[in-house]
Order: sequence, then C-alpha cells, then structure tokens
Amino acid sequence: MGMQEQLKLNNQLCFRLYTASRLITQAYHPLLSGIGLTYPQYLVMMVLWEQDAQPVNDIAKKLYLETNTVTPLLKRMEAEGFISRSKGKADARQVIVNLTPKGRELESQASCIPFQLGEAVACRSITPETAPGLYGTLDDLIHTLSSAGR
Amino acid sequence: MGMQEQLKLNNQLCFRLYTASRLITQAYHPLLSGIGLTYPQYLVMMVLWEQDAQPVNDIAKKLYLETNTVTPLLKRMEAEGFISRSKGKADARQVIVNLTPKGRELESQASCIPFQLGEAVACRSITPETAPGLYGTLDDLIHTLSSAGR
DNA sequence: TTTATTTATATCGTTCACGATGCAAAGATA
DNA sequence: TATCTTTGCATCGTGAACGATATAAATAAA
Repeated sequence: MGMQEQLKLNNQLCFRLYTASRLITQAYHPLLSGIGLTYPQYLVMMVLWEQDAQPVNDIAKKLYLETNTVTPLLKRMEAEGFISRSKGKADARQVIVNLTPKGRELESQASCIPFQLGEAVACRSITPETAPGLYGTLDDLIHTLSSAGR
Repeated sequence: MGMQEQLKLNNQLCFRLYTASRLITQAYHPLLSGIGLTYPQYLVMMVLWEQDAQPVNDIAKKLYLETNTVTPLLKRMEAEGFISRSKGKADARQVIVNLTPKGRELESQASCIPFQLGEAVACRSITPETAPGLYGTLDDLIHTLSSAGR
C-alpha cells in the first residue's frame, strides 16, 4: 500500500526544470516590463538582434517552437512596433521578420539585463566553473528530446 | 557595432531551462493523454497521491504556483472526476481537495510513466552518477529564486 | 502541363501562467 | 463588541504553448 517512490515530486527532473524555468522567467519580468517585452518576446528579439531579416520558420526553429506559437507572438510584437513583417521575395510563402528602428534601439537598453538577472540568479551551485557543465547537460538533454520528437 | 555577447541565445541559462522544460513536457504528453491528464494536472495528482486531503494553498505551495493558477486547474480535474473539493471544517475559507476513487486508481496506471519517460530522456549527460548533482543545482536555483521573490 | 505532395504560415480551441483585483472568513486591535 | 488587517480562494484579462486543421505557394511526379 506504500506510495510509489518514482511518483514523488522530489524525484522528478521535469518538475525541477519546469519550476526553475518559471521562477527565472518571473525574475526577468520586472526587468523586461521596463522595456515593454514579455520573456518569449525577448527571446525573439535576441534572435533578431543576432541576425535581422529572418523568416518565421528560422526564428521558430532557433527557439524550438512551432509557428502556431510564434505567429501570434510576432503579431503582438508588430503591433507594439518592435518588428515588421513582409512577404518574402524569393519565396512568396515566407514571411520575413525585420527589426524596426525602435526594435533595434532596444538592444542597448536590454544589454544590462543579463547582468542584472545574473545577480538575482546568483547561488552557490552555479559558478563560472560549474555553469559550462550545467549548460552542456541541458544542451544534451535538449538535443536528445528535440531529435527524438521526429 | 558588434552584437552584444551577453544577449546571445546560446549564453542564456533561462532559455535552456525554458526549452528543456517544454520538450520534456512534450515527451510526457503521449503518456499522460493515455490516462487523461495534462502535465500540470499530473503534478497535482502526484502531490495528492503522496498525501490526500490537502487545502488548495498547500498544493499551490508545493508546486510553486499561485492559487489563481491552481483553482481553475482543480476545477477541470474535478469535472474529469479525478478529485473532489469541499469546504474546510476547521477553517471555512479553505477548500480541501480529495482524491476520488477514480483518482486513486490512477496511481497504479501512472506508476510506469517515470520509467517510460526515463527512456525518452536517456542521454549521456544524465546518468545515475550525474543526476544528483544536476538535481542539487536546480534545487539550489529554485530555492534562491523562490526566496528572493518575497 | 495537370495532378499530387510538400512546405511556410495562419487560424482555432483548450489549457496553462500570472498580474490585478474582489470577497468572505478568520484573527488582531481598539 | 466594533473595526482593521490578514489569509484563502476565486474571478478576470492577457499572453503564451500546442494539437489539430486550413490555405496558398512551391516542388515533384505523372
């Protein structure tokens, strides 16, 4: 009649990732709301700051999201004036996403966010020595899961 | 005019956690839909399997969620017949959540899920030797973030 | 060149998350 | 006791996520 050990919350990797993800996103909130972005919108902006003028699909792939998530996100960002969307010339099916001047200007305003966030996240388990190992593990996990799903 | 290095997606811990969390949840989906649960609902069930008859607030705290997320979740689970909700006797403000027989029966059906999931998540970076370290790091992060937010 | 298939994006419906706010019960203070 | 504050839960509105489906353009096959 004992509780199944493997069904305890404490033994779940996924629950930890889910919680850690939500809590970090919450920590971003006050910083991002200052520049008018949500966290997923901030991710899109980082993709575009790194390389402007990308089709929807390229953005979606880099974020491991589907277009049915990204399309409405981009529409809201267009309504806010951060990006513009235009038909692709080479391929008329594509929608090319461009930064507006307002969106481009945001990069310098956002540049301090990673540092501010770093202070909030500072804990003894994540140091310059241990971070690469953690990143590698998560990258490995993401790679396994994203390739398994096809 | 160079790209701000710290604003690159590859340098972001949060993006990794966000992606890993989503992809693992997706891996759960086919397993959970078989027993009629979503992933957050599965988390609630795990809390209740471990200890039945808890007030909403206790469940929310264990999942690091607010009641405005948990209440609608519980209502859907009640409509599906997995749980029942009743007024607390000692404190009339509380709503006590109980497993129904159907919800209790689900535990044995769910007991194989962690193993099935384990196979999907199997990658060289997460082994019986490395998992505790990863869990510890995430727990530390969660602790830091959840106590900072107050 | 038709016809069939794939690809790129969009639409729709449902379920989270979560900030803001409301409300009633409980507890504290006057 | 009457008033004030806190606590527990619910409601509302908005923005993701995502499965399922639709549509048009591009490509492949017949």
